[in-house]
Amino acid sequence: MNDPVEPGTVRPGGRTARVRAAVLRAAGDALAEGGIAQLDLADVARRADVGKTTVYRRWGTVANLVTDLLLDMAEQSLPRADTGTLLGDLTANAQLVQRTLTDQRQGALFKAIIAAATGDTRTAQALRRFYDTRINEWAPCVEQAIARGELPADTDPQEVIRAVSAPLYYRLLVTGEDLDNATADRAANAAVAAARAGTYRRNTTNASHI
Amino acid sequence: MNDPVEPGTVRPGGRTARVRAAVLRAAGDALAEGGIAQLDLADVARRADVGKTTVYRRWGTVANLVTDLLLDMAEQSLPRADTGTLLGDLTANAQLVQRTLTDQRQGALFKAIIAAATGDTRTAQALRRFYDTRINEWAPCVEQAIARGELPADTDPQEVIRAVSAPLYYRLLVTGEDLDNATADRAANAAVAAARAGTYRRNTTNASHI
DNA sequence: TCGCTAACGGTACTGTTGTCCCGTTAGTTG
DNA sequence: CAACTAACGGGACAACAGTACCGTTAGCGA
Repeated sequence: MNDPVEPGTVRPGGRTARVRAAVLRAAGDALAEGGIAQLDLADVARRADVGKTTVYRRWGTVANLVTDLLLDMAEQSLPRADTGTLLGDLTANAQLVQRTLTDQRQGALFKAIIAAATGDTRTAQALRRFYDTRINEWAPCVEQAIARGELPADTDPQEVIRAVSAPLYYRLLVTGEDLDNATADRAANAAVAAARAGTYRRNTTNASHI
Repeated sequence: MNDPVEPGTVRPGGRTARVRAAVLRAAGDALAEGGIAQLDLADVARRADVGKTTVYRRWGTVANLVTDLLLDMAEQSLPRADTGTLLGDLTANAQLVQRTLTDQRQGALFKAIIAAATGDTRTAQALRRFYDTRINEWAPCVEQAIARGELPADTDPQEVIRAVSAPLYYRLLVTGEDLDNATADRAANAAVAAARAGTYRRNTTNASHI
C-alpha cells in the first residue's frame, strides 16, 4: 500500500551524497569515453568504487542514471554576455556553445546524452528542461535588442537563441563537420539576419520580403 | 594469410539478397519501435525469420547493421523542387524534411540512426555520406538563385541547404518541440534571410551590417 | 552519545546476449 | 542439370549483465 520511498531521499546527506557524486562522475566519464551503447551499470559501479548493488538499487536503468546526470548538470549555470549589441551577445553565445561541444569530454558527453534522450521519454524531458534553463538565461539578450529597437517588438526571444544553437548541434550530431570559430560566427550572423527580417515574430504569418 | 572474404560478397544474389532485405526491414522496424537501446541482433533475426547465427555472422554488431541500413536508405533518392524562387524551393525542402521527421516510423528511425552514429565512427561516416547525397541533390536550387541574382555569387549552396535542415533536426533531437508546418516555413525563411545577408559567402569573413 | 534504520556492499544465482560447431540448403559455373 | 561450395540454420555452450538475499556501515534524531 505505502509505496517504498526511493532510496537516497530520506538520508540524502553524507555517504549517500558522496556515492551519488562518485557515480555521476563515473557515469559521465564512461559516457564520454564510450557513448551510451557501451554504458552498463556494473562498469559504472566499478569505476566509482561503489557496490554494484547500490547502483542497480538507486538508478536501476541506464536511462534513469543519465536523467539524474542531467539534473545534476542543470545545477551549474553559465552567465550570459552583455556586449551592448545583439550580434555581440549572440556571437558570445555561439562561441560558448562551440567551445563546449568541441571540448573532448564535454562534446562526447553531450552527444551521448542526446542519444540517450532519443530512446527514453523521461530522459528527453530532463534534456528539454536542461535546455529551457540555458535558453532562458540568454533570452534577455534578445529582449534588450528589442528594447534598443534592433528587432521587431513581437520577436520571440527564445526562438532566436535556439536559432543560434541549431546549426552547431546539427553539425555535431548529423553532418559531423568541423565546429570552428567561423562556424560559430556564422551561426550568430544567421540568427541576427533572420531575426531582423522578422522570421521569429510571434503573431504574424511570416511574410518574406527583400 | 588470405583474409576470409566478408560473407555475402561472393554470392550476393538470390537467397543472400532476400535475407539482407528481410533483416534490414526488420532492423528498421525494431529501431522505429524501440530505438537503438532496445535493438539486439537476436530479436532482429526473429523478426526477419532468419537464423540468429546468420545475423551475427554477416553483421556482428548493432553498429554494422545500422551502417548497412544507411547504405540501403541512401539508394532511394527524392527529387528536388523547382518553383522558380529560392524561398519556394527551400520551403518545399523544409516541408519535405518536416513531413519525414514527423512521420511515425521515419521520425523514430532517423532519431535512432543518428543516436547510433553518435557512438560509432563508421556509422557516423555512413550518415555523413547519406546527408551529403541529399544535400547535393538540393544544392542546385541555391545555384539557380545565385544565377538569378537572388544571392551573392560566392554563396556556399550546401551551407544554405544545411541551414534549412538544422533547426528541424535541432527540434527533433534536442528541444523536442512540435515540428509543424509553421516551423518548416520559418526554417526556410530564416535560411533565405541569412543567405541574402551574405552569411553563407565563401571567401569573406562575415561582415554584419544593417 | 546512543539507538534506530536508511543506505551500502559482498556473494550466490539467474536469464539473456553473443559464440562455436557442424549439418543442410541453394546460388553459381561449366 | 550436376558438382562445388557459399551462405544459411539449429542447438549446445560461455560470459556477463542484472537480481535476490542478507549482513554491515553510518546518517540522523533524541
